[in-house]
Amino acid sequence: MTNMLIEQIIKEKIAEAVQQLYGQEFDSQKVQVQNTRKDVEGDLTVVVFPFLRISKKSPELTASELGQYLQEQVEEVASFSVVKGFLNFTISTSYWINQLAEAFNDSEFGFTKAMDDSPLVMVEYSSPNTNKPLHLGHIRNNLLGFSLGEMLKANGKKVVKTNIVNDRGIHICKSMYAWQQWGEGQTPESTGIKGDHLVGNFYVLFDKHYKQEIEALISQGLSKEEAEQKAPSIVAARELLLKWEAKDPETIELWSMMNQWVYDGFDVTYKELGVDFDKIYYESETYLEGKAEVLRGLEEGVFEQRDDSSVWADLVEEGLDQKILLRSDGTSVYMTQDIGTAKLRFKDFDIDKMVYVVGNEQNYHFQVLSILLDKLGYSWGKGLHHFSYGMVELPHGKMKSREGTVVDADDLMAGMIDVARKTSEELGKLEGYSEEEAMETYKTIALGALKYFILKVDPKKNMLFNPEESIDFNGNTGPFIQYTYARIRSVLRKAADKGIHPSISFDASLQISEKETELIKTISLYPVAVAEAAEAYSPAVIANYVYNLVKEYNQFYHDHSILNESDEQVVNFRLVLSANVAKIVKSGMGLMGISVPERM
RNA sequence: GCCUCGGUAGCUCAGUUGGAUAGAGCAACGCCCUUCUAAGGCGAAGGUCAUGGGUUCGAAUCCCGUCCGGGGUACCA
Repeated sequence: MTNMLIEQIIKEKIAEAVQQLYGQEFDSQKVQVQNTRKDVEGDLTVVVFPFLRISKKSPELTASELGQYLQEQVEEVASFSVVKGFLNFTISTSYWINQLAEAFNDSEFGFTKAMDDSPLVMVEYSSPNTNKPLHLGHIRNNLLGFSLGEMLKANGKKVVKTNIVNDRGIHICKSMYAWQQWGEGQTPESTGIKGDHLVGNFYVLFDKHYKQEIEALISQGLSKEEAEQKAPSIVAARELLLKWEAKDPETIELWSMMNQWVYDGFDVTYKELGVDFDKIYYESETYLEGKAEVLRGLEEGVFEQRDDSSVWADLVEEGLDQKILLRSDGTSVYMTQDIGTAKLRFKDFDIDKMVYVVGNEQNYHFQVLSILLDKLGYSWGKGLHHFSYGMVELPHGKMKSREGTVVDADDLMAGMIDVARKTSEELGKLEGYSEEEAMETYKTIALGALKYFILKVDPKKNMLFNPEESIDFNGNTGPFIQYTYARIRSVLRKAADKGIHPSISFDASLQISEKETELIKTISLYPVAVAEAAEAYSPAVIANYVYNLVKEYNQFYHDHSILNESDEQVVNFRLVLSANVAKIVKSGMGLMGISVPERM
């Protein structure tokens, strides 16, 4: 990550120098420019090894000849040094000061605005089942999806955030059956239990009975497989699914009622998490479209039917296996509805790119989906993008709902807020705030800690979450970053009280410290980070960038006083520098869906 | 079995297209609040980058083998 402007100048001038000095063409884009190591003097470093073949001179001599040329030709180059064959350039202070002024004057610094003809990206994320509440795995999904949307917008894309709710299928039938059998008419109102949790309870209850039935059947001499198929509960749930697909009014009514409980619960969780959607699809509304597509494929000979009347796709030619698309009883599977959903989406929107934020356990599914849609004749089938992210693991392995090791989303957030409140009260930070204002701040900090903890990790990698240890508020954490923001805001308020408002009222010849230069360099890299993050589909790029910026700012803050400085130009420069850091922190955290507090 | 992803400090994670002496945080140890918020700053300590080969001026990074771990390969989603 290097500053593009000056990097580009250096690349071109180095290529020119090679041409001038050694008489050979060199592609300027292949010139390697990197940030100079912290312990070496300079800002940008050119690697000269690739030129040795051309110069036929030692690395040291080649470097100093090239350095000499640039110092003479490039105004921004103040000086250069050669260390072990690396050519280090020091860029003039005035260049950096001008960079700061530019960043300061741009309220949308680092962002590209979307135009009417900008490409439209649809981002699918969240995609819950309606048989149980959201858990930690969903949290990672939701945070990544939301953040991806924000990052794409920041890079000039039009974004439609979407959600596919898996509201039908055998899973919800299990909860429905359990409620019918053992529910005794319970509702969220009658029990005071959040709707999604209540339905989840019945799903667990189903599983308990199901397991008991299986054991009973096995003890009667049935094989495990037979028992799993013949247990009365699962038979009943399957019947419910058939009745549902046959639109049996009583079944539909029960289904609607229980799903509504779940939606009401999800809404609360989504709101707390701060995520939202522009368009929600329901599997119950798309699976028929999928079924129709599969049957069309069958007619056209793309798919085949077996003797038991189940429908399959043969993907052996693609190096894959057989894939079921319709069960022998005619009901549809996950894949069936995903085909229908994709088709409807491309009908509803003028999509340039479709992105699915779904865990890496489904890599195979999306590989197949893409091929199937292509086989069905959709030109966009091959272009679907699966944003595949890693699992959240607990110290003892994967989360398993049936083993009670699931970290519930609502509980987790509530717990974090509690920790934030206790910490804040201990430190006595929010004196003078009303209870309401304080609560807002606790939430900001708690959610900041949780979101940053998850988003700072490379999405592609599995990550570990230990529920025994609460998430830290010190070090490389969300609250550390928020704290820096709050400190800057505090300084800016104090400045305003004195009637000082940051403005570019210092000139480029101002003498500034190394740390200050360092900070401006980092500031000027924000647009690069924003672009890289979107390209890599990785909020972690933003997280790392912001953390680094804030760490540098804290060092500056520790070593330099701002308002107590006597030279007005210096006061102003430092205020501008600080305000800029605050602006970027707010913006960068915003890309991760994290808000920042005025005080903490 | 086959496919696929991963293995960096005690722990959690960074490490850009191959570049200089592999970096942070946590934990543990020392220091710094009469001065803009100490949820902060500074110092010291901590490494056979799983392992064996290869490619080259140069490898945590690229290639091959081995070991270990995750995920997938369902008429689950």
